[in-house]
Amino acid sequence: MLDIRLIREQADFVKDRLATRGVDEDVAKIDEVLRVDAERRKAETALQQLNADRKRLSREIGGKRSRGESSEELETSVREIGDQIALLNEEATATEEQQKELLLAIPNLPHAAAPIGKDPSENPVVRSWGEKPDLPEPVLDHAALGTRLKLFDLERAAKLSGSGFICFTGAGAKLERALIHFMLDLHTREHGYLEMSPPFLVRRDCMIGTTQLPKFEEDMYGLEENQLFLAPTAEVPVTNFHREEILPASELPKKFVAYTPCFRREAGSAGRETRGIIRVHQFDKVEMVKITAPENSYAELESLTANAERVLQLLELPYRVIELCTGDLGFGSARTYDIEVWSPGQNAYLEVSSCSNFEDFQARRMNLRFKDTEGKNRFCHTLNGSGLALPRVFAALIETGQQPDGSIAIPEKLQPYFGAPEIR
RNA sequence: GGUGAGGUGGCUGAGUGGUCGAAAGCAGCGCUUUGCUAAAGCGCCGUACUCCAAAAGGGUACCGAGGGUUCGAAUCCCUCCCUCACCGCCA
Repeated sequence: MLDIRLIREQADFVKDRLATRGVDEDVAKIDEVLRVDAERRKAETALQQLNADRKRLSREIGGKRSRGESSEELETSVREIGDQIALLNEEATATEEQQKELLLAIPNLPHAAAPIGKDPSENPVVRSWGEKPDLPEPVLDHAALGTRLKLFDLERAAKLSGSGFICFTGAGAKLERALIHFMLDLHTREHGYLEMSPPFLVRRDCMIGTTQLPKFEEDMYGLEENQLFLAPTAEVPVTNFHREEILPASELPKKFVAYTPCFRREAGSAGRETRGIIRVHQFDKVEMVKITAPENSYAELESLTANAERVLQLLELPYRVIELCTGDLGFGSARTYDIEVWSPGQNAYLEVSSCSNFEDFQARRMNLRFKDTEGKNRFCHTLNGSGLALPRVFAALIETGQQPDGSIAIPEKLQPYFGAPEIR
């Protein structure tokens, strides 16, 4: 959520920044929110005046009564004021809600350093790591490998839950577990994150806090008449962990890591990347979340991204880091790096992590603040990044590890977790 | 699922219809005294919104949330949420 004061005081700046996202309707919302804001304040000011009158007169009534004097005239006029208040109160509440609704629908301002562009084709490559492997022909993709070695069973998973679900089996299930364990250990032991194991079902307010709602409700799985939602990412429960709190500055930055399954409807994605396990309705992910002071959030974004990259380096999987241009930036993000692993089977890079700084956009929605050294309450900055999303790492790993004899080599660092040097 | 108790400021805790944004204590900040510490005394010490060009200074709202009763609600009534205790059920 943007700061209404910033919009009021620097409307042109806000519009210019918003325009870099390339969505005219969003820019138009600024004028709308300004109009509603003026209305709201007008109603509120009038209401406050009436409340002040009522308060003063009511006290007078109290005084008269205790002295045994008649207060009937006063009571009549206060009753009239009460009627006016009821009327005006409705107006004030309505405009306030309207304003809130509008503010919740306006995306974050891209950071000044975010590259300007209209779609993913304009995302610059920031850096690359590793050499693409020279694999013996024919190169099999993960779906073929998985079927041949019985690592997962998509047909039978469909019997359970429909298309878009994975059932890992045997060595595949073990590999999945090994990867999760490996990632959690890396981030807790070497990168200083606190491990969390949060609920997978979260309340509506939390989904609003991290910007999944209200705009993207059709992509979410809801329960109990949509008062609870299956979290599409651990970002939701973990970032909201401290919602509505004022944290001591000395406790920042907070660094959390959590493994959770992630649930996504992927509405409108039918037919896209449907082969194998690249795009599914439920997948495992290890997620990192940071809550920081504003001054440090961009330095923390760099280290967060480096922490995610480290996973691929240790797994010896080539990858590249791209930065999202303004037109491709997520709704709440000011700046985002995507990490894409090389998939020999797809002959393409696959997104396995998205590391974003939301600045105070989420914090404002969840009222997450900290007390600075001067004792002032200020909004925190929040960040998150996958570290990493499992199925695509799984796919890249088995594709990259395929051997001429049909077996799959397990990266050295993962072997202690997997318990064997290869799958065959 | 059932029954009971309860949700007040950073914390503890008083307040059961009027001048209560809320006693008192603790913690915190400032000053005085002091060689330092301690102790003592005095003062300050919530948040949000809003008015004013701004500062100074006003105003309104907030005692879990939302509604209601009333001239007036932290206080009375209703609904919901949450916490705790016990019972039932259960991985």
